[in-house]
Amino acid sequence: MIDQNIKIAVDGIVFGYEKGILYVLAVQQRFGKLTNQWVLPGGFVKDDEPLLAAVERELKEEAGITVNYLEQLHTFGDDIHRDDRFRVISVAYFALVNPQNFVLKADTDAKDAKWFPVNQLPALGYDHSDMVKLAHQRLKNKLTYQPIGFDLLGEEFLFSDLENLYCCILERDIDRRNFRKKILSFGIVNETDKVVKIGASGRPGKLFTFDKLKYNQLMKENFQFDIRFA
Amino acid sequence: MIDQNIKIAVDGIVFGYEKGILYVLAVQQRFGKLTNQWVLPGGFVKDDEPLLAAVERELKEEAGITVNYLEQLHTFGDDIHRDDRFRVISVAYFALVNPQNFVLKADTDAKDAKWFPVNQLPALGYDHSDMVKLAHQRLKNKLTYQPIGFDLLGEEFLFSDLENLYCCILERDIDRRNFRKKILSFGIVNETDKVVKIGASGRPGKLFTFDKLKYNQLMKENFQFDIRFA
DNA sequence: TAACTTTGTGTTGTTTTTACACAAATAAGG
DNA sequence: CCTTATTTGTGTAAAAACAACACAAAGTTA
Repeated sequence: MIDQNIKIAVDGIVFGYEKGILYVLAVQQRFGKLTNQWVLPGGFVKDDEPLLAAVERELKEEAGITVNYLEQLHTFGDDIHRDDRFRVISVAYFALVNPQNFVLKADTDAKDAKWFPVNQLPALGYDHSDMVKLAHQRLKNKLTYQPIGFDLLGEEFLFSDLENLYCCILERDIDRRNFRKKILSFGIVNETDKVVKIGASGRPGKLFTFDKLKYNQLMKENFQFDIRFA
Repeated sequence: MIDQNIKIAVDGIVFGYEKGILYVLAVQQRFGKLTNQWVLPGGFVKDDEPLLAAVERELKEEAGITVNYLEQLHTFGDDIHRDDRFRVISVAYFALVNPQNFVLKADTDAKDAKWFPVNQLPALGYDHSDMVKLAHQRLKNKLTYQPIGFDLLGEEFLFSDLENLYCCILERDIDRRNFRKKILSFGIVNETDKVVKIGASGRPGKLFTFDKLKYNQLMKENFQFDIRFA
């Protein structure tokens, strides 16, 4: 058996979006040296546990959530002192969720769990702020070439919701007409016959849904989702 | 201290390109259960060694090479029996090299080191064939939005070399005129005044070099490299 | 009922992409 | 030496995609 003393952990960077603001989920540590410090949800991998299962478990245990989208982001293991107790390598996962689907519920190692606007995030413990930075970048990039924005919205949404989400995350203006034209041209959103008024005033809008089946089908036929605007 | 019995390794998927063929580097194991089996170069991470340093060391030790481009690819840790001796999680790295720069030199744990055409690769040990598949996909994708093709060529190259590299890796035809026009429009390759004839016959061509400095500069100014052709 | 807010929709000019062919430089063979 | 084969080097025109832009419809509030 190899003599090696490195521990392996997972951490999750979970993004949520609501009313024009992008949030990241953080938890407050209950135990240890960093008690009360805000960090990302995460923890050590069990001996017989796949990595993916480990993140899912930690997100459930520490914050009570199940995500819509989950993918591996990066493994942090170049700074051998990133955890000053002993050497820990962490596999960071990137996740998306619609915050309206859950009431945060801190548990186990977490004293509290909370959404922070990504632009007003306190300094996190360990190298977790770096993780958030990287994940944020990934989100921005991926939004343009994969329809992951829908995983941040509810089942049904107004076209303006989608548009605002893009504006907000990509931090730039988008031409409403061109945006709608392009999204509709892909044929991956369906118009429902529900009409709804959300804000205080203004003309009510139709609700739309994302057609995941259609998208998967198109993907097999060499379709390329792509949103890039001036 | 946490009770955890997982070992951590790194593996490298190294691509080389020469005369219209894309190669992957594999080594033949000298010891252990998989003796004589071909696998990717790699090995266990030392307790005080950054991940990146570990791959670089293994590539040097097992095959005698230093790569032009190296980035983290994916961490394989969902199949808890991917190594049947005990649980091993492996961080896979994606690397590019110009094979003409090196004579392969097996050493340490490797009995032999060899370039295999990516389309004629034998079944590799562990889950290394999956790693190659994923890396190959990454190469194809990345080629279109990052100028990493140059890391597979020598310092100086003919335009036709670059073009053939793209054709070969992306597995499709490219219009010579449009390709040249587009690459030149980026302003990241310089024409040298050297003229050279390589094959048996035909008009000699000018040699070009990749201007990395210019590229880095452009990147700061929001430049987007992008090659996508019909 | 006037003022305000939000949704919904088409056209035109500009830019980018695609498709495509022939002359120049060299090597090989008769 | 002359013809044939091979590879490099170059421009234009048609088609497609993108960018810019404004006003009417449906509702709310004062």
